Amino acid sequence: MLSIGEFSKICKVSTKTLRYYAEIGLILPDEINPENGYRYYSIEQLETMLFINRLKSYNFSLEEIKTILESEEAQDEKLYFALTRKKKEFEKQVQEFEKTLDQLNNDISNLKQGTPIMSYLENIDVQLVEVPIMYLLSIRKMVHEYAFAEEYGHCFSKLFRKIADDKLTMSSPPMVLFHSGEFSSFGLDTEFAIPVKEYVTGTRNFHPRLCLKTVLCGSYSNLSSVYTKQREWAEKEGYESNNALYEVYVTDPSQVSKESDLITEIYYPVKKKASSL
Amino acid sequence: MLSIGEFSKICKVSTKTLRYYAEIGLILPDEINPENGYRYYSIEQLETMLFINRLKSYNFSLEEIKTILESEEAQDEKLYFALTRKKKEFEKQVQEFEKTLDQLNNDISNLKQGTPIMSYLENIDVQLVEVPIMYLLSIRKMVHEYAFAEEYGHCFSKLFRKIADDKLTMSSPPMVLFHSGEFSSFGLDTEFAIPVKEYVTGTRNFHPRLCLKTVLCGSYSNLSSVYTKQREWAEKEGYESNNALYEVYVTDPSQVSKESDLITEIYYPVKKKASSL
DNA sequence: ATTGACTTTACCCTTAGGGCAAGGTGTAGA
DNA sequence: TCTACACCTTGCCCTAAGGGTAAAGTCAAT
Repeated sequence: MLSIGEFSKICKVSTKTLRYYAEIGLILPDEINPENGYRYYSIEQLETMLFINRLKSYNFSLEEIKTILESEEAQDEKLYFALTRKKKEFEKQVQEFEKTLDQLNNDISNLKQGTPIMSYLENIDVQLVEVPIMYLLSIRKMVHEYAFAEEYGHCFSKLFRKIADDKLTMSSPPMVLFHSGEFSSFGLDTEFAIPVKEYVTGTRNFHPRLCLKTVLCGSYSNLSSVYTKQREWAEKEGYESNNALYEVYVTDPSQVSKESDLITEIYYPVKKKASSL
Repeated sequence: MLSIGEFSKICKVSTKTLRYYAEIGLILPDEINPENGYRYYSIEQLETMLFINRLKSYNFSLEEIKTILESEEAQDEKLYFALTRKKKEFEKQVQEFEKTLDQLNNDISNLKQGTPIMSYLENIDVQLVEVPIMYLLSIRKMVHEYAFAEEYGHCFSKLFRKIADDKLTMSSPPMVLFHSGEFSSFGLDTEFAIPVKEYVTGTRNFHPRLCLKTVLCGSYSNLSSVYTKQREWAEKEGYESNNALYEVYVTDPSQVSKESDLITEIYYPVKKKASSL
C-alpha cells in the first residue's frame, strides 16, 4: 500500500488532486485507515491513475472520465466512441486556433506599420438607401441562437416549397427580420421571409423606406462591427431606428463552402430625428 | 445613449456580462441614472466593446485587457508586445494540440484493432541490475519543478568546469538523484551528480547495489509510467525501496532537438523484502 | 520523548460569467 | 389615465478543477 504522498509522487499528481478525486468518487483509495483517516492506494491503482491522466490530456472532463471508468461492459467500445468524438473536437479547435492566429498575425503586421488595430472599422461602408415596398412571404417565430441554422434551413425550405406550389416569383434573395424583443428564454422574435412579386393572401406588406445598408462579405462574426458602424452613422447624422432590422442573404449560407464567400446585406430602417428645438 | 439591452444586442454581449464588466471596472457605462440605477452606454463605447471582444478572442484575460485599455501612453506599442506574446502562446498551444492529436489517433487505431489503450505499459522493460560503487561529484539543493531545466544547466556546467579544472575523468553520463522529501514549498531535494573515476575530496561514495533499471526513450511525460512499472515489478517480486531514485541522462537534453531522441535511464534502488514469516 | 515530515479536515479563492428571485421602472396600447 | 409587459436593478448561489492556508492529529526515526 502506498500513502497518498508516495502515490502522488509516482504518478505526478498532487495530493490535493488525489483528495479531490476521492471526494468526487473518481478514484477512491483502496483502503482508508478508520482510526486516523489516512488514505492508502494499491499498486494496481497506479495504472488507473495513469489512465485518468491520459484521458485528461485529451480534455475529457472529470465527469466524463468517471463515466468511462464506471462503464463495466463494452468499456473499450465506449472509449472508442468517446475518443473519436474528442478527436473531432480537437480538430475543430485546431482549426479555430489557426483562424485566430491568422487574425492575430494580421493585427500584428498592421500595428507594426502604425495602423491601429480597429482601423478595419473604417472600411465598413454605410449607405442611406430608399427601400421600395416589398411583399413578404414569411414565417415568424421565436428562435434560439443555437437553433438558428436549423430553423433557417427548415423555414426557408418550407417557404420555397410554397413559392413553387403557388407559382410565385421571388423578387429578391431571402431575408430575416429581427423584431426587437430581448432574447428572452424563448429566443429572438425572428421572421424568415422571401420577397415575392405577387401580392396575394399569405404575404404581407413591408415598407421600411429609409434604411442604412451595409454589405458584409465574410463571416457573421463581424456582424457586431456592422451594427456599431450603422449606429455611429445614425447618431452622427441625426437618424433613429424606425423598424425591425433585417438581413438579406445574397449568397445561400448553406451552399457556400468558404465563409469568406458569404455576402450579406444588413438593413437598419431609420428615420430622421425630430430635431428637438 | 443606449440602454444595457440595446448595447448588449449591438455588440452581442450579454447584459450579465456587461454588468460584470462594470463591476470589475473593465468598461463602465458612460452614465448611470442616479434615480433608478439604469446604465446607459454611449455610441463610442461600442468600439471599445468590440476591441475588448477582439482581445478576448486572443485569449487575453479580462485583467490583461483592463491593463491594455488603461495604458495611456504608448498603448499601441504595449499592445504590439502583448499580441506577439499571445501569438507565441498560441503557436505553442497548436503544437501541443497536434502532439496530443497524434497520441489520440494512435490510441484510436489501437482500440480499433482490439488493443487496450494502456497496453503500451507492457512494453516498458524493467530489469534488476547490480550497480557498482560510484564516486559522485555533485551539487545538492532544493529545486522547484519549474526551475529544474534552469538548475540542470546551471549545476552541470559548474560540475563540468570543476571536472576540467581538476582534470578528473567522467566515468558515466550525468545523473540526478531525487532524495525523497515531499515537494515542499522549497521544491524537491535534488542532487545533480557526475560519476568520476577518481575518488578525491569533493566526491562522495554512492553504492545503490541492486536497482530496477528502465531505459526510457522519448519524452519525460512518460516518467510516471516507468515509475509505475517499477513499482509493480517490485511488488510482484517482493522488493522494496532502498535508496534515492536516480536518473541517468544518456543523451544531453539540452543538445537533443527532437524529444523522441532523448534517452534516459531510471534507476530505482531496491532490496529484497525481509519475508515476514 | 521529541522532532520533523506527513496526513487529516475545513474553509476560502480562482475565471468569466449564468441562473434565478424579488422588486423597481418605462412605455405602449386601451 | 390605467395597466400590462418588457425591461432594469441588486443580491445570492453555482460552475471546474483544484490551489492555498490553517489547525490539529499522526508516523517514524532519533
